[in-house]
Amino acid sequence: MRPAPTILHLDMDAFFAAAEQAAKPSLRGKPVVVGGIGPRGVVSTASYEARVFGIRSAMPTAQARRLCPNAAYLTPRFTLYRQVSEAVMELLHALSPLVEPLSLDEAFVDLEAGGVPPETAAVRGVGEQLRRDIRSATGLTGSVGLAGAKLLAKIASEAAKPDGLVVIEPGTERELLGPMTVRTLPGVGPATAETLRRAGIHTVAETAEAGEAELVRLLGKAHGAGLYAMALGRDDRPVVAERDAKSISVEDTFEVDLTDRTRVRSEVLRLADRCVQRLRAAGRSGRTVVIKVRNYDFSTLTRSETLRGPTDDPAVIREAAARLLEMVDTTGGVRLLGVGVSGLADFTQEDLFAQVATEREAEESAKAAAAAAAEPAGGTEPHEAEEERPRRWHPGLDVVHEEFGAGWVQGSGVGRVTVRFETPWSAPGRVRTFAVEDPALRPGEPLPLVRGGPADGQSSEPAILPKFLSPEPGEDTGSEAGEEISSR
DNA sequence: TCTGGGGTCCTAGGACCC
DNA sequence: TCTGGGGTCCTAGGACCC
Repeated sequence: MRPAPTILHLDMDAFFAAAEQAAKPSLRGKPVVVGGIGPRGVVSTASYEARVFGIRSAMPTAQARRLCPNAAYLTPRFTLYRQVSEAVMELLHALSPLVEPLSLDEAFVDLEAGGVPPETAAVRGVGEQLRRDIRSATGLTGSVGLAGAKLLAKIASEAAKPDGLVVIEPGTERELLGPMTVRTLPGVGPATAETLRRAGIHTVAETAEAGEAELVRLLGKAHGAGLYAMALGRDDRPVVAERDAKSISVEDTFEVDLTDRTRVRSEVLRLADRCVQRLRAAGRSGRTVVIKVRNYDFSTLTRSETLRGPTDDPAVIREAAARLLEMVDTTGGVRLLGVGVSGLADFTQEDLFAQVATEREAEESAKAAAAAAAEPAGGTEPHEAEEERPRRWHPGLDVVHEEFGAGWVQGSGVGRVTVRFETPWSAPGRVRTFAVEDPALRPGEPLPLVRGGPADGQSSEPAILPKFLSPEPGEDTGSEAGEEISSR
């Protein structure tokens, strides 16, 4: 615990949903839900307008639809979120060399390491300026917490939401934490909270009173001791600049459980290839291959195999994954499959011959996998067909129309797709409906939220600007965003 | 029409080695 | 002929976080 509140925690407000509202003027001030759109999707982020209806992160999207049928339900656009995140992280790095990102929208900053004077007035000024800079660079708001420890800085930013800043003065932390529910503490999820509840422990103060020995008995050594320290407000965890990833994995939940063993096998090979792509993109190789299988009843198991040395060879990783699958009974039906690699090492140049050989194999096996995948229900398709047009016009995705310019998919179904033509810097736009195979309609790129802002770096001006930037009087703009025209 | 996807860390048992 | 005590690696599972 530092004597001055020099640890800053930044948390962007309803990040994905806010980015969508900034990108889509017609959605500002309206309930927006970003997440999985399919029958098994869950909510990633709900806008504050949607939270009024009780919609929360991690809630099944189907349940959210029941709570608020008129919200806009959008598929995530990670390309955009990454762009915005980079712009924000850049602002943080200007404050200090010690920046620890926790996710795309959250980070700790050690202001002391950045040379900010260790006084409340100074750190508050830095925090407020940061919030202004974020708004002008990205068009979005973020909340800032400042305290003498990570635990408290995070609690402070939570208290500051939305669009605020809170400083916790060192010395006041125990008084502040005491009455809070134990769920406030990091590492206390549903299971730990239940264990503590059965022991009569509900608040942070009661956790501290229980004593370290009792907590260790209930929760185990590491968890118990860690929790005891947190409950006392003792938290000396340093801010550490981004570390290398320790594992890379990909997984898919299927809209309908897979029962055909051949299909299960081909999906595992596909996932292995995707995993290798990510591994190679990161310039890493890995030694332990793991597969994950979630059954029809949600029971989940993993099987892993450690190789003699690290590899990024697609053939080796596919073979390992296929071998591991042989150990698993999938006759009841498979809901999810995953492939991951851990024991990561920085890629080392292996002998050229082996590399060329494996690259050729990878290409061949990718083709074989595509061919093997039996007529998928919105699953894999041969690469050639994939290039031409997206499999589905998911709500929220960017499109460009030859005549009408840049817009986004509002809904689709029964052979039609509805597009709203507007951009982040236009007035709310109007809606048009096309046949899904209309050749004038193409997938588009995310547009920067702020014209000429830092996130605008790589993106050029859109080739075609929307022709209709505002609704004409009496025109119907009432069609709800994200609505499916079909009868789902 | 319940329950995503990408991660991290911890625990515990068995193998293996000294 | 009643059998120790570490340390490390591997595997599997579980809790938790965003």
